[in-house]
Amino acid sequence: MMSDNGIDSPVADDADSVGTVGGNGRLKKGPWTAAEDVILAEYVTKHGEGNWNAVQKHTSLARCGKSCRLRWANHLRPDLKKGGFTPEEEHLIIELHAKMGNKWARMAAELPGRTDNEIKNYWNTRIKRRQRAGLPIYPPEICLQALNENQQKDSMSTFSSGDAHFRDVMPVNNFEIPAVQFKNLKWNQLVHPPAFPDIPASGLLVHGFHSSYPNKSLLSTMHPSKRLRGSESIFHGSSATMSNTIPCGSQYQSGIYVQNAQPFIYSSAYDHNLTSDHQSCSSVLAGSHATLNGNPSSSEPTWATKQELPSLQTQADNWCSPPSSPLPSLESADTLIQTPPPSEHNISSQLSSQNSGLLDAVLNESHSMKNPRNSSELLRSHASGMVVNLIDASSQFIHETGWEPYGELTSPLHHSSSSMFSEGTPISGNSVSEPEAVEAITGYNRVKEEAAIWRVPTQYNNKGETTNQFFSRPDLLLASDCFRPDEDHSSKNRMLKGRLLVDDLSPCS
DNA sequence: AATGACTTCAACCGCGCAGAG
DNA sequence: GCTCTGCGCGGTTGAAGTCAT
Repeated sequence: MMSDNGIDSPVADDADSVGTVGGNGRLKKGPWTAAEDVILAEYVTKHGEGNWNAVQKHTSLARCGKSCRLRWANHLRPDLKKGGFTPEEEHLIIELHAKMGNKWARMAAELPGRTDNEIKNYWNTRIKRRQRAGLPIYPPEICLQALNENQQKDSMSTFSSGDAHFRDVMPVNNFEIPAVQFKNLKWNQLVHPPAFPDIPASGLLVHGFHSSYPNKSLLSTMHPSKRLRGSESIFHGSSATMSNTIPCGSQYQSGIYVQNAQPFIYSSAYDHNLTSDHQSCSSVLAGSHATLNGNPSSSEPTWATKQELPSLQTQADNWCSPPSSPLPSLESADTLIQTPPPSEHNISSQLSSQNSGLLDAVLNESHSMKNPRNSSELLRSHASGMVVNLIDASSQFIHETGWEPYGELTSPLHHSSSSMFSEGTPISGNSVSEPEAVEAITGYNRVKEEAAIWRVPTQYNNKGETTNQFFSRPDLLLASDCFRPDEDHSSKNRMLKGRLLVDDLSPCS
């Protein structure tokens, strides 16, 4: 097997070496020079793609075949699209990732002119940022789509271990339907969500995705020589690690449920008069970050939201923006990642709640955070029942709370929030007209926090105590756990410069 | 202005698959 | 069936750029 290993040429080899080493000479590593690009481009133009190892043999290029292929594919190909991702592309990436997980090449096949590397970098950047911010990955549209679809297809679903089978038996012709299938979403994933970005969305959202295998579309766009990997290419899931399972909807629902609330988690912390125990927050959200990431971000403030756009992103219209999406960002989808397992009692309560039920569910989950001992048992007993309730409840909740469409984010920092990745800043219609609420959130860990428009919950007093309504908002509840005003965390609070806008919300009941 | 932390992204690396011999 | 070769994929790394202090 040809290998680059051992062909070690220090990156220190300067550009002068380019063109001086051909044939069996040492191979250069590191950044490509313009001269190398020319050589490679000429070669490919003349001989076509493929047989990359021959490049080094037949030209003066001191690069291995792999390097040549990569350079060509990622930078020199004439059909490459330069510049930031368009909102449409962003949207598509989200959809595709929800379906495919980290199948960058396949995703790239769906995005003409974009490379897998580009998409991967983009996604990872986004994930990292969102992790830091404690925000969900997937926007509501995708989740909703998935939910709706899944509800329609529930008859085909299996709640526990049927992933593989399900995947196998499903037709493969619905790739055109940009929806996520939550069929086999595991409850455990909700409780102990897989780490990002390691886990594919497939694990996070759509384990049951099986049918997204791009037939025509993929094959037509993918390089003929590209091969698709085995079953994992369709969906590598995490079902194997799951024991207690609950169907999909729950995660999403939780996401929905908290979605609007999610910002409040952070924003509560944010009240100017409040100080917050950020560490506490992290631990409260637990399972969340620590378990979730296993990366340094776990130590970062989960309330820290930012709206910074990826460097190359355009700031065109947010694809999440109205009217296409009446929902606040379901960035909060992963809010549930921060949701601990519900206790039995609580689940019972939530199931019987006159409210959305979902709200109470999360609320109770929050309450039970400190008393999780019956969680798993409870889950087993109520899992299936919850599904329907959660789904229905969330729909109702969404309806009742009357989500207002995102408005353009009038950030002083000048981020229009047009990007779909306006990181987790659900903007109520009202908030748009409240520029004072928009302050740059800066400082903590130097993480840029931009354009947060939040409001202070009316039921939240300066002591961090909460009223009933506050506790009816699990998000706020979490916040209350996280942020204790009686503690001085001014230094950490520096980053919290936004405002919590809770009063926009209708009561949950 | 200097410094350090953080972000981005091009490039590298290891692995695995498929085809050829 | 085995080995070798070529290639693609996904994860990781590190240099360069950016930003905050």
